[in-house]
Amino acid sequence: MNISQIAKLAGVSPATVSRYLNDGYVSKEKKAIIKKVIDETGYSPLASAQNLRQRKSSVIGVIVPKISSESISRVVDGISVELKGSGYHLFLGNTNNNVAEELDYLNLFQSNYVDGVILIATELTPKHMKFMKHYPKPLVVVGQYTELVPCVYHNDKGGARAAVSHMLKQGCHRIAFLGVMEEDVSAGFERHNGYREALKACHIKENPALIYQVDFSITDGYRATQELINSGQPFDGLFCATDNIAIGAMNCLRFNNLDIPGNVRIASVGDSIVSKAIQPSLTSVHLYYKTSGEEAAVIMMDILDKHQSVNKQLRLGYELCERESTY
Amino acid sequence: MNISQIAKLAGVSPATVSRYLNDGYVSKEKKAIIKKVIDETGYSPLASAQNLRQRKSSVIGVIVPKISSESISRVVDGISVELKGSGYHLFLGNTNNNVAEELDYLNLFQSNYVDGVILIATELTPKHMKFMKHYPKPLVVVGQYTELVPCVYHNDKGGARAAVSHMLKQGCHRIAFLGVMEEDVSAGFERHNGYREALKACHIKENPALIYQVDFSITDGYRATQELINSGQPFDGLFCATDNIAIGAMNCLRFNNLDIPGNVRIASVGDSIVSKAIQPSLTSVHLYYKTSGEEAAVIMMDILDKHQSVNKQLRLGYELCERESTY
DNA sequence: CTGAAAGCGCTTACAG
DNA sequence: CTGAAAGCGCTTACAG
Repeated sequence: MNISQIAKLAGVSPATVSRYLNDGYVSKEKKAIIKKVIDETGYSPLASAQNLRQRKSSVIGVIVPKISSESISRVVDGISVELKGSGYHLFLGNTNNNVAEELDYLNLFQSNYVDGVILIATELTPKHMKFMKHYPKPLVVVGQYTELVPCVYHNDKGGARAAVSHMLKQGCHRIAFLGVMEEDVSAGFERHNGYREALKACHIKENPALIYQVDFSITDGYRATQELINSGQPFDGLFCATDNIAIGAMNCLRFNNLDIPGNVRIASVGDSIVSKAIQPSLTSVHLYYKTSGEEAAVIMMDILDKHQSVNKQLRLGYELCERESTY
Repeated sequence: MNISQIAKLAGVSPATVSRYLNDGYVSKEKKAIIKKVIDETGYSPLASAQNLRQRKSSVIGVIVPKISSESISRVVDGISVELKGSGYHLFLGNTNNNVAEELDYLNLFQSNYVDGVILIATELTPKHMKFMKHYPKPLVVVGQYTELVPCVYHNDKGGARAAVSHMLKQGCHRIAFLGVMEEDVSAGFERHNGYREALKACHIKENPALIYQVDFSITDGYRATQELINSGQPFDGLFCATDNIAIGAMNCLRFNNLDIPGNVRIASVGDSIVSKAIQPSLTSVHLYYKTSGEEAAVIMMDILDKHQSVNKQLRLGYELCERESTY
């Protein structure tokens, strides 16, 4: 069933059916008969033909490092809700934390399938920069700051600072930090920065012996905590870059018979489901992941539909969720 | 940059470039020169033109009730990994637990964008059946059993039975059940069935006063548990259809100063991150979500690439992960 | 092994 | 307000 057949059934030209489907510059009578035919046949125009002709697909490519991550899937949820409201669809590029695959998708989307790309970014390498500088389609970055294209990012530094300040206020004097790779500017560098700023505000110097770099896993949080304990360095607080790291740390503290928050206070970033569910509940910074997805989609829609291609950098706030682990 | 320009630069016809890109029925010399031109220009053929001509997109539509769910996002992860290996891409239809939107996507994909559809199903209504009966493209269902199209589903009954049998073996006599709507055959009906079968094997009759229906949320798990406690019905075990429900239940038990597992043993289904992280850790049934996604994609690839359209029903196993909450 | 030609199903100036 | 015609960028019989 194609547009010509519909046209024949309705006794009009394909052009008229097309107009009916699009701008609607059609007389009442013809409108009525075309509607009838379309309803009866269940005809819907073939997207690939429309795309070819109009050079537009109403599809947005979304590149994610790992879809089965709580924060990422929340961002995607936000994007999808907003896109749907605007009649757009979502093409998912899941890269399994593989930078090469991320670049592959950026490359693929450059000329295919989608009208614009939302990149949920972890690390922005020089290769990413190159793409961003001359990307032929609208590109919006989520989760990292960049001036090259519009972005929506989180106040990682502020959130971390708030969490650590809160721990200091609760009486911590020696707060260790379990961070992630600094190449991830948001989750690595900025959260470390916030930690440092909070210490500085209390005239405490960062002690390198209390700083550990871990990957994003529960097990590595456990490992690092055990190393910290083994090192003999005294500590009464533990700030973790992510909830998962904190979960591993808590398991390790427990295993070593260290009470939370009695012996060690602990806080982290993410406000995940687990952080509220574990015992003791975990003080954590909420970062509005879903909202960031929605905002990114809004910016994309603005660029696409209103040709408003202002290069805006949107920083979202944070909320410190104080729970039992720091009381 | 299109195929004609490439052809001109290479001094051949567009047909030859096309052949180079596809079957490759081209002489060594021309192959070399075409390769050179393509490498230099970075040309890649426009997907929408190919799709229109070949009536094929190499894209699979994946319909999900909620992408920001741990189990669902794991399934999608599995699908995406497998598809990528076969050169397919993923178009995501997120429906926010809205059956109408689910049907909308089934309808949209019928004639557009994708070569096949993987439906991560919750409830299969008569309208779903209608779609499945005459779907014009390959359709694979994940997470629910159906004979109408190929499906990959979980042994929900077996898993539930194993969990409840284990609780009985641990000494429970009065196990309450917090289930979800029975229209969700897998998570609702079958898990309830498994609970019933385990009781029956021990010659225990199901006591309606110990059966509650809740939604999938933590808060509703809490609510139902409080109702159960308020009812005065004695119980020494609590089997929950999902980990989230169990989390809510555990919080409520704790609030009522009931020890886990001392006063009440508790188990559920999902083996989520939380189930391992909470204190006490939660006995839960692992259901191989990621694998189910991979298997569904494999079936889809078989149908599409090998025209093996056997209507197979694949049931995956389960593993009972016994943890502190039942000891 | 190669090229000219037709056609996939649309949309959009253009002329009326 | 409407239709005939051209064309988006590919691929694929067909003829050579």
